[in-house]
Amino acid sequence: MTSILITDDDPYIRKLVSRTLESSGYETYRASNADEAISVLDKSGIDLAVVDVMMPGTDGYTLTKIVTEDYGLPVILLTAKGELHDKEQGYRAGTDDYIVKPFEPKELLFRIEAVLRRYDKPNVQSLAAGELVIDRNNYDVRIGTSHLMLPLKEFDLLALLASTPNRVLSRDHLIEQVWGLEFEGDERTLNVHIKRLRERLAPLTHSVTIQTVRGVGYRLEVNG
Amino acid sequence: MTSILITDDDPYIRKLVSRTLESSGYETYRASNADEAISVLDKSGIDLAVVDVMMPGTDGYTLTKIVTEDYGLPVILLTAKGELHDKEQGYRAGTDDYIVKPFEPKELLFRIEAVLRRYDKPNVQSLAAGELVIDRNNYDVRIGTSHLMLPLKEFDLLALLASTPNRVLSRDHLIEQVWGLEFEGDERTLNVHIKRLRERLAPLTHSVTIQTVRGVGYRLEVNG
DNA sequence: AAGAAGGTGAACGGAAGGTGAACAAAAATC
DNA sequence: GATTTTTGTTCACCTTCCGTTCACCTTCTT
Repeated sequence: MTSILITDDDPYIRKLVSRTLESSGYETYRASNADEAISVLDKSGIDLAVVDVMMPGTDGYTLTKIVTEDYGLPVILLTAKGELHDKEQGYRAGTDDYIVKPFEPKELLFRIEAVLRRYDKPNVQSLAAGELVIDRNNYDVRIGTSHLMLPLKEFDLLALLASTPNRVLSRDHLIEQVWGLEFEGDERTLNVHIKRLRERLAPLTHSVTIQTVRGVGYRLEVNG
Repeated sequence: MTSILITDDDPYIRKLVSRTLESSGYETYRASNADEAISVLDKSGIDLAVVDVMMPGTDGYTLTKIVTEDYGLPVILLTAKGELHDKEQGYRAGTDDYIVKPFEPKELLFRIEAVLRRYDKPNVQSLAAGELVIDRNNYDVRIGTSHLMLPLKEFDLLALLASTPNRVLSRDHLIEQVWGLEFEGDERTLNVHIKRLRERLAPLTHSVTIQTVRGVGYRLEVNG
């Protein structure tokens, strides 16, 4: 299990990043400032740190220096909107990559993956649920020997459901994870995607099905 | 044992760097100019070169080009204090990293480690993906018995895709790796190069194709 | 039986990518 | 140094496909 430390004074960002990473199979730790970050680094087996530049107290550059030099860990820096100067400073401090806010959660995932690969930390983000094998890196689903290429939303949805097989996930939770907190569209949209997923899974397997739990949400059922 | 070549006309710097590296377990060679550097490169099994920009005679950029292109080795460039122009030139010459004088010895060590790690995989001079055999040193692509001469960008792109076959690379990642961080051009440029690559690959093989993953990026698919 | 929750098929709109051609820049050739 | 050729980028237009919505249907619950 790959562990990632998120250091940002903004609790909203902490939450957002943390959720994104966890739903992709990473273990996350959070810190709101450099001191907290260091105490987490001392205790836990962190593999990579995501660090915000602007923080009260010790700033992100300084923390980056500490993380890279004293702990030998890769760092991804979060910088405010398009300040070239910041980028330079960041790199000078030994950052492995940076990402400019506001950013797509997906983008962050890619960068993390790329950096980990560079560091030779094996990072196979694949998860299995019964016959299903879901490869998050490649957006690929395998059932037995056959591959399934799914549209993005359907893939995200399936991956989410498969991350906790045989367990109900509420409609709200699913929508929030796949569409984001700000989704204001028709809630029926979820139904349609579920329906399409069922259509795709049905011909390939009968041991993995999506069950409706009325008034609550959906559950990926795996029969052994 | 990893061997590092230090090229700088300033004997003080040579000594400083050399000591730092040796005390960290590297074997070091020294050269005071480009000609010396080349003769060392020819004789010894150097793994990485640290090169100063400002040198009498052949300058650091030119030497960097020689080292990367003819010897296929990573280079870390030493530049004088904060000249942005220098950095650009350095990167354009194929540097893997640069460091601004004056620098912390630790900083240099970290960069060297990072670069060497990074070179673990791509440094395999010829890299195979299915029928494809890509020779990074000669910019040559072989498919079965036939050779392919590709324009630089197309080659870079293909080599990058082939370095992780059957794995999706995001559009951003591809652009960043092939064009560099500062690329601000039309993102559609990538499409065109992908298209041209496909046109070239199609008549030669059917077992290696470039797949589009909508909303994400591209993947070099190898069918066995 | 009625209302609520979910299922379903079709259709629309738009985003993402594909493509051909024009243009610009760089390299090679003469 | 002028030319031709190759390479890289941009643009306009086209195609495909995905995500969403909507209207209507079915199932479940009480």
